[in-house]
Amino acid sequence: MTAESMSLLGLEKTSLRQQALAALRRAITTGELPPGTHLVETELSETLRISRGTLREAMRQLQQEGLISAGARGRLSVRHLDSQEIRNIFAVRAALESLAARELCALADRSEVLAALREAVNEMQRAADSGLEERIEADLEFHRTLCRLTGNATLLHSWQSLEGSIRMSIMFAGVERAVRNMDVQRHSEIVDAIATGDAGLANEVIMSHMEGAATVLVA
Amino acid sequence: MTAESMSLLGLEKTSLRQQALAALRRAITTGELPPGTHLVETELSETLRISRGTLREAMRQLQQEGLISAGARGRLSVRHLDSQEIRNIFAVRAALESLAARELCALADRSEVLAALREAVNEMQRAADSGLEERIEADLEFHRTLCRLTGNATLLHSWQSLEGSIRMSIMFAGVERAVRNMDVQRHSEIVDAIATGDAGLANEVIMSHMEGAATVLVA
DNA sequence: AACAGTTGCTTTGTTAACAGTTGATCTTAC
DNA sequence: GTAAGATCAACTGTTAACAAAGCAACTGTT
Repeated sequence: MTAESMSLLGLEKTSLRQQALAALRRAITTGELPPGTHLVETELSETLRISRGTLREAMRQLQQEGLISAGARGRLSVRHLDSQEIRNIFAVRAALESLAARELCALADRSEVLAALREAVNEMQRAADSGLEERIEADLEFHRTLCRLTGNATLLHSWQSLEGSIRMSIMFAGVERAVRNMDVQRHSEIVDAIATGDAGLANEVIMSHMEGAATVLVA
Repeated sequence: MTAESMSLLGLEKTSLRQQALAALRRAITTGELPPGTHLVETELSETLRISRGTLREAMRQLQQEGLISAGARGRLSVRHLDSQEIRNIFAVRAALESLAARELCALADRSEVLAALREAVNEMQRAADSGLEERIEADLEFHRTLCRLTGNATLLHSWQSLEGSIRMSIMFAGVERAVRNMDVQRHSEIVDAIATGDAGLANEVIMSHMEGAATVLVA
């Protein structure tokens, strides 16, 4: 059981820092805090009702995730993405996820992995009739699952470090356009490729999926 | 010119946070703070002569880099790497650097890139007669350069997030063993592969280089 | 009008102190 | 002897206040 899923009762005692982190991440990736916005510590800490010290810790983490960047004199502002940077992000993402696919292909027994992936695809199918928000979450969960199932903690961590940037890319390109990448059929093909156990094929499918996705976003 | 290289005069006014960050990173990657060490904020802040607030900011960053991990109740300790995790790290590293090599192959004019890479190799050659420390630095600088030359900021950032873990791997495996991976000839082959412009070849060379490196470390 | 000096405001860097929680040790009643 | 309870020490979470650095507007002088 992961740490996030054990909310089990109402007793999710998360620190103010974590709450602030989540709130800021959400505000940035939804565009509530548009790119370029200068994040003034005193203002922000007042808005969030936390002290500057606590806020600063959360901001360091966001900075490391690439959601905010430091300007002159330590000033932090919401990162601005251009088309080229989105392509860059998706190139790295493709490299990570194709590694994931190759590692999964190398497993002797892929039955559990395939079951989990198909379940993630089903979740996308269910979300297809829901709002855009849900579709995005289901899509990201699929790809996150791909990385998690490898058991490679470093790979998962690297992917998650990129997740914020991916969400910003979706935001930048426009949600309506982004959901065109969240076709159930195409994700099913990824699972099928892994099912064959052919690492070269799985690699190809992921790379082409990502290239297509990036093209749709920046087109 | 990068921000680090502009020390230009004696006026490198870096914040206490950055100094603490650098000091801790070094202490961990050199083994001065061995894996598993519990990092008590009050002790550490006293040792470094900085306040806990400032220290905590630096620790968040190290946490994100994967050098320290959180245990129960927010306790932070130096991350422990086992052989499997080293293999994992090098698998991700290989994925990133092979992306770098492929991107460099795709450039129309690779003359500047090749010049920079050959210079980095020369630096390794010069360091070969120096201490182990210098050889490690020259090796990492070569690989970092590989990523930097792509112009893909996200790629460089992801690689640098992994750099601490790579240094810990070297430390864990033993420096004497690690330097076996820093052969000038083998790095020259990487540059040669990129010079051909054959992305497939460059990919192969990097992957085999990294697989060999990981094998040497965990053997 | 151009310029140097000054003054005050904004914002980040840094610190010390307070609060709350966990775990260990000691005590005491059965 | 042992289990419930009290007390204490060791930490981390959080906050408010102080310090310093840049920046812009103003002012007086030439």
